[in-house]
Amino acid sequence: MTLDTAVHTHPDPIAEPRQRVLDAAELLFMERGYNAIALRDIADALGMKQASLYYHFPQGKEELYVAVAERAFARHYAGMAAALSGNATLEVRLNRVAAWFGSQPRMCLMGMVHADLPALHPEQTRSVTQSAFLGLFRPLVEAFANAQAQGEIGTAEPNMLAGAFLALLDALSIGMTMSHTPERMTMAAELINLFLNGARAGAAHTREA
Amino acid sequence: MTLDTAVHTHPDPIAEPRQRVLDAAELLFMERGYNAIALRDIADALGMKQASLYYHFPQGKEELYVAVAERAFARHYAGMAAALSGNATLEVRLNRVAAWFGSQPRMCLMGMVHADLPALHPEQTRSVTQSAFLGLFRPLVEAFANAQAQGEIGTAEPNMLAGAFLALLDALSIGMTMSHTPERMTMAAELINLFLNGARAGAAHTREA
DNA sequence: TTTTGCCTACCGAATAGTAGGTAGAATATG
DNA sequence: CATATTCTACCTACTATTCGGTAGGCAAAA
Repeated sequence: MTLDTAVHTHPDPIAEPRQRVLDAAELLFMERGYNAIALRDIADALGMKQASLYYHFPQGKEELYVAVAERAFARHYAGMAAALSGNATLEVRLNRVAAWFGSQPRMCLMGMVHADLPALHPEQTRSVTQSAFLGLFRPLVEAFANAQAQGEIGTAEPNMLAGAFLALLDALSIGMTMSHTPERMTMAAELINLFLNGARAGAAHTREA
Repeated sequence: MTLDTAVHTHPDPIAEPRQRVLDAAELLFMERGYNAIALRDIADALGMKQASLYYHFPQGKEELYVAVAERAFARHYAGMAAALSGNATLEVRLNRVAAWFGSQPRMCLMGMVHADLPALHPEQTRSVTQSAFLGLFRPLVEAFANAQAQGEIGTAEPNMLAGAFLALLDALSIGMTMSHTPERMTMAAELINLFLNGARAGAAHTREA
């Protein structure tokens, strides 16, 4: 049962080593942040020497980090588009987004923006910020704007809705690592329920506007 | 109008130097994270030499960071209690919490938990985590539990509500540094409105549960 | 005369980054 | 087919810098 039914563009049986480096670097960078990870940590995780990383990323640590971030956001660009597409209700599509996030390496977007991006050179900061905007923020903004146009949600600023939702996804990721009691998608569904219906939903005296 | 109505514990006309060190360290640590700040940066901000910091904090960087975090959370313990006290509606009290946060040095709780705490020794991690729990998390949990008991909000898990609200405060803080368009308290009020009433509030087809 | 609050001067470890070598696979050449 | 060459993907060994941390001195205040 040969599994080389793949296309002629070689499916990388050994996986392109550059991607292997990116994989290891992504795990570490996203887990502890840019400043907490030494190139040696990444090299160790790969079973190679720190200097060898400069073969794949001659510009060094910052280039590697930017490549990691940009690849991750490119993945999210596709994953978010898939999750948010279709005719399903916004609630269903937001749950798909949460599921997509759960399938990806943990990323703390707030921490990244707050601590990692300022450590890069300004142009790299702008580049990564732009990729994050395209991959994560804008898809949500457009989904919310569409949901508003179809009367599915109220008239709140879509940018704010997207930022709030991404913050809740961060909280979900952190909450899962700290208190490991609840199932992840259960927690996600409750957060999305909170996001859509608010904390007042089901309150005794309904002060609904 | 002398404002030294303060207690007999001297109001520190020159400010105890230890507090000055903590002030400078807090600004830097909270702005860029534990790993991004060198003791030299803090010393420079104070106009002193790096080695001199060891006079005030003989155990070094980690002790300084823990002292900074614990003092900040102690302040929040008082500030949150004040903001959440009284008979006002939950909405008013949550807005007071947001105002209180705005009056304090910017802190990215998500980034702190995600990147800074794991860099400390386990016991220090536990100690700071406990202070954060007492100063930020528990007051919110209790406020939400009370609001539930009085039928002001629905029956969602108070822990989740507190985590979600703290995440939204983080998002507010980060959103203000990135897009400086809106007024802070305006933004805060809209986020709290979202938190309480949900994105569906005011939607055309009300699918309220 | 002791304490406070800083200083200078140093140390070892770790860091990002550089220079140059090399085994083996792939590719071109006779 | 055999041989020469290039390319890939690392390696060892090194440098300069920065880091957290230590030791001891010193001036002014208490």
